[in-house]
Amino acid sequence: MAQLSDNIEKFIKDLMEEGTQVELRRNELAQHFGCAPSQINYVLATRFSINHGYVIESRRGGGGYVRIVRMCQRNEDNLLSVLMNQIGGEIDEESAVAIIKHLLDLQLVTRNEALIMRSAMQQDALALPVSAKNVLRASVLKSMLKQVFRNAQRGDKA
Amino acid sequence: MAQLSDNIEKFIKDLMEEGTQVELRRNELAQHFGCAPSQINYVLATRFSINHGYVIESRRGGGGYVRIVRMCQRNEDNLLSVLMNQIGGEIDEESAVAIIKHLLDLQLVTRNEALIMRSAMQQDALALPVSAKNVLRASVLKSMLKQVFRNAQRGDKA
DNA sequence: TATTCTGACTTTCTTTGACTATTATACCGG
DNA sequence: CCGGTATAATAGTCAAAGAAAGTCAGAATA
Repeated sequence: MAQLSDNIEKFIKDLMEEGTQVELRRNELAQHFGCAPSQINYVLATRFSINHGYVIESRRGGGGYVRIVRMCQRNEDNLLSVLMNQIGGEIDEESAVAIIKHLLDLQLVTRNEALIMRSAMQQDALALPVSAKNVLRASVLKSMLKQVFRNAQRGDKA
Repeated sequence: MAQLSDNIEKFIKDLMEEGTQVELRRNELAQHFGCAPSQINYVLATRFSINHGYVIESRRGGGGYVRIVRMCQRNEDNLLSVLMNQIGGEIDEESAVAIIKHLLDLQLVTRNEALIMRSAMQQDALALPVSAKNVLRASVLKSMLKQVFRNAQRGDKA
């Protein structure tokens, strides 16, 4: 249950706390969790990706480090167009969910709205090639985003 | 003749108790009952389907799980399964919008939520035959409905 | 005969280890 | 003292093994 990767993710997020970034030694962390160092890379890749809103900077060699930076929230003004660009013609489910979570963080949508949007992103039942699903998902997400930003402009509170 | 499936069903329902959901390991449960793991899937499919008012979420791989969530009936006895049947494999935009409006009338969704759902139903940009769009729409709508009827209280943590 | 149950096969997610790449530092010849 | 080179100390990559859960056709059973 409490998976190694999940624990490492939590550990890092705890380290971040209120700050916007954290720096660590990959090998030390691996040792702390008694795992292979590359496990750390796995966690970073699957939980701290760009789509999750993080950037990883690192350096090898003596005194090397891994720095995890939480991206600052983008200006809401052009957020819609930024997101539209980011989505493009297709998007995978994970990235879509990350975008929705971002909206939630920015309080542009309520928790329930985010959940509904997220559910619209899971098309697992559809018997289609993944690439086609990504195209469909992009279309649906963009449509919903336009709606959300219409609401946001009005400043509606449901 | 207390059938194995019946026992498993009862076991799961006991686990749920008053709660709205329960999480378990498929293999552990199978072992507990000394049966094939796929037996669990059979029980889930035949006793915990959407029409029974449940949704199943799961994850594979290390640390995998199966989560069984009981839906909210909200006095509208079996509205969800009625709607699911009504939607079937495809649905046109007009009917979808009608269903969403119905949910709004019943105050099962807020106005904003309804707007978002409706926007997810308009796939005009998509260069696809109408029939294909209807299939896609059905899939997205059903997915959102499941979310709406989930028992999670408003403002709940996932 | 319809329902239940199983097993082989598939898919997804995690973890590891061997190999590679980069950087800092120590060491050397000039 | 300077510049280059070897060495050590890091981190990165990738493929393969491991650890779950899913699917489905067919056997077993009520």
